[in-house]
Amino acid sequence: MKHKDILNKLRTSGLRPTKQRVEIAKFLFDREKTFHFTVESLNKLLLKKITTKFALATIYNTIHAFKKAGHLNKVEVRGKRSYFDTNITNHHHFYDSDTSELIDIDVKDVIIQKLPKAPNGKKIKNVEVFINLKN
Amino acid sequence: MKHKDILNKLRTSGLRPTKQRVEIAKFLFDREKTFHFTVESLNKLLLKKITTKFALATIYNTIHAFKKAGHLNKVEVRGKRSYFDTNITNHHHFYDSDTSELIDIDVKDVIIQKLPKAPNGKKIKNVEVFINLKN
DNA sequence: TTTCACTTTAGAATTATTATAAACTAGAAT
DNA sequence: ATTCTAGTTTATAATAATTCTAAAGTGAAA
Repeated sequence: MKHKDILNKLRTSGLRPTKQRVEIAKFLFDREKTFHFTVESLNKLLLKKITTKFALATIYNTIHAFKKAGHLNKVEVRGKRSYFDTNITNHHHFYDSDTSELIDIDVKDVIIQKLPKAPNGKKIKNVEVFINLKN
Repeated sequence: MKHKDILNKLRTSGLRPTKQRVEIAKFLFDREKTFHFTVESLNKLLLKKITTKFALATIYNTIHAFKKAGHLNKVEVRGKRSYFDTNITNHHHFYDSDTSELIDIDVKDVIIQKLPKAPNGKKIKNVEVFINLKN
């Protein structure tokens, strides 16, 4: 993803392309594979690049703005901190509690044959399958 | 569940039947249906009964002891606080984010036809299906 | 270039949970 | 029954993730 595309991505999302946002967007979206991170891990990774100064709150702000704009998925897992996922298609997860690692599962790899119907007045928004791993 | 049974349940779990534990155990397990709660909601409900004085820490301690003994399931949901579930059989959940309510789904009501295999060296511990609801 | 709404920032505030250390207590030993 | 002790409870402090706040900074429209 080129610099121009990043700027465009931000602008079309109604986000002013500030230095911080551009840096974070490049870091997150300029990659082949899907990327899972927590605010803490992202902060550490960004610190190594030092190109721009980031307050922790800015990372929170930016991540939430990206989330709101639909560029990130929030994945809440057992435990305290939230994970974010650059894969915004509908998908499922393996979770390895030993390493606290999330691994994407393509929707195609999970086929659900039977689901209960939603309680009265409610509809199903989405179905998340969470596969916990052990050794 | 009679008083004696509660005492027994505690003792066989290696938990000394203190006033607090007995009260909490009665409140949690002396009911027909499965019961979902957070530490906060449980605390509020117990406060209404005032029979015994409970420190918040005691509720945490007790709930964790019950969890450890296998009398409660911990269900971690999007958001901050953890839910506990008196249904300790394997099962799935509806989650209604409007009301922050969890609803049990029997394992029989979800049939999964296809699952990916676990990453190398890992095994599947369990599969949780989480159905998010909307109106 | 000026202006201003949107952003960033540092630090304080909040919230859920865990840790601590002193006071308490169930039940075994005397 | 009384004493003893390890397991518990308690109030409070500590921790950790996240959100809030208010002041300073900055894109970009005019």
